[in-house]
Amino acid sequence: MTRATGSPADKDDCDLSKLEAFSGLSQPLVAELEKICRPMTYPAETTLIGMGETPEYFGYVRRGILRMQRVHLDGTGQIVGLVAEGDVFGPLFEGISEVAIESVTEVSILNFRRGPFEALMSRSVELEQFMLQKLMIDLDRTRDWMLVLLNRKVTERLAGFLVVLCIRYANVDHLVRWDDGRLEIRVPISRCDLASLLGTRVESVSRAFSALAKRGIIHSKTPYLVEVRDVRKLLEEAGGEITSAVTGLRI
Amino acid sequence: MTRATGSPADKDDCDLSKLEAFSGLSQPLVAELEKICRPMTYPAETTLIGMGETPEYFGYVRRGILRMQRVHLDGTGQIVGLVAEGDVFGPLFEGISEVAIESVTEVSILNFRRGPFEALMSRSVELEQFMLQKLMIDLDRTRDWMLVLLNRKVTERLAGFLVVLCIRYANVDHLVRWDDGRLEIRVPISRCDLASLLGTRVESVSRAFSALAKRGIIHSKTPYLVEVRDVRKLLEEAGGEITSAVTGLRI
DNA sequence: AAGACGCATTGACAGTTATCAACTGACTTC
DNA sequence: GAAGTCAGTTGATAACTGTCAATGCGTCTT
Repeated sequence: MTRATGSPADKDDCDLSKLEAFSGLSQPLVAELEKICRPMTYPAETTLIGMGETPEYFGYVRRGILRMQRVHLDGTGQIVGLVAEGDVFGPLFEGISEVAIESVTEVSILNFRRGPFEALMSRSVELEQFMLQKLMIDLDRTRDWMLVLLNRKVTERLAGFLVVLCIRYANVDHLVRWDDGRLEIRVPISRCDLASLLGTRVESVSRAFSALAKRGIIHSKTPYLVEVRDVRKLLEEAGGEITSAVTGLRI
Repeated sequence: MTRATGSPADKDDCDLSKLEAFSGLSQPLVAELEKICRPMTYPAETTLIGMGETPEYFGYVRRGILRMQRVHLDGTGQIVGLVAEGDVFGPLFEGISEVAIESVTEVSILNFRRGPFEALMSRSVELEQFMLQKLMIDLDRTRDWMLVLLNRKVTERLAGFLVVLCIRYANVDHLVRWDDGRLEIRVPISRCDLASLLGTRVESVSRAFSALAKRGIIHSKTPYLVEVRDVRKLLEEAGGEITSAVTGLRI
């Protein structure tokens, strides 16, 4: 894990109007936001924001996968969530970050400098309401994820993870793809990270994949590419209680 | 479980200035809030807000304990959090509630009617920022609670619950009390509810209490009154990773 | 006072997961 | 190309949890 050494993305300008997360905002506000945002890229396995830090920006993910992680004193870490395309990350206001934000893959983000962003927020009721809405969605999603974690069996939590992935990133083509009636999911993280996210061990995750495959629910083409063969059974296994149909932030 | 049949609290007026949750707000705003709030009381085991409902108010708890619960189709429920003295509950804006809010004990709340409250929020940047802050704290706390749930052993999750209780309600005397060097915790819910909250079964919760007692960490005076005899070991057992020192909302 | 009831606890056993170990396959390095 | 490395998988056993059953202990009812 290397420290944050991002580089400004080439001429890739900030065209917020095309991004779904910012649709619904008025034209003038979008223009203001575009002024204070900088596109950046980071290599895989990089710490963008350390735990306990007060980052100088607020991020929006254009491409790639990041993980939120609680890092312990002994160096071990506990993953508490993923951040993917279309999600935002970083604390609002000048709060310290309760979690580390680390890139899993190479990532391309939009970087909103904290000072100007907060100044804009205090001027613009629209932006403030926008952030309030985002936070509420985030809270609902975190509660949804809690429901997944409350499942006792690892196969159930894994099924829940796959379902959440489908719901959250249904529109992100390279993560979830409907191919002539078949559903393909790209698992964006390693088995090791997945074990941490699900509160179990690598071996159990592996066995859970095998168990779901044996029951004809999924088929692992590669460890990172899963085909769902029985969506109904997958939903049943997940507990069928993932209801927040909202779209846009974190798992 | 009976349906919401609250009754207006007698002459108990709304003196917000005394309540910690509203300290930090300007005098005029407090005055405005006092105008639109109504004190109410509900008996134990009552549904204040059903799942999927759009409640007509936003609540602040003055006294008593409530639970947030995801109710399934088959009638079973999954508790996702507690709401206690000083906490607020209910969705902002006219959103449907993703969880049911049910009283555990008799409760006394302040009821802010949604219409006037939202009107006030759109007029007052101060109130909007206040709510934003509350939401962020809530989100951090939910992530903290997730960390507790990610513990594999029930004794660890139970220890985490007790620690969270101490941190969150350190100032609520009848829940957490330091008596001449001894720490006493009032467990505010039944073993059955606690099992649901911790994602396990009643019997396992019972065994976890016994196990912690056997190791000299706690001593159950009654099922609802626990004395902590070794705070350090309790913190270790909890994973020692509950860091959000913020105060005021939900577990 | 006796019985009924709800809640908490404990015991016995089956089911699930953690742990340690071995093995496979893809990729790197020399 | 052979050896080494790493992520993923599978196997065997110990540790833990779920389930069913029985018991203790209060409160409420009659």
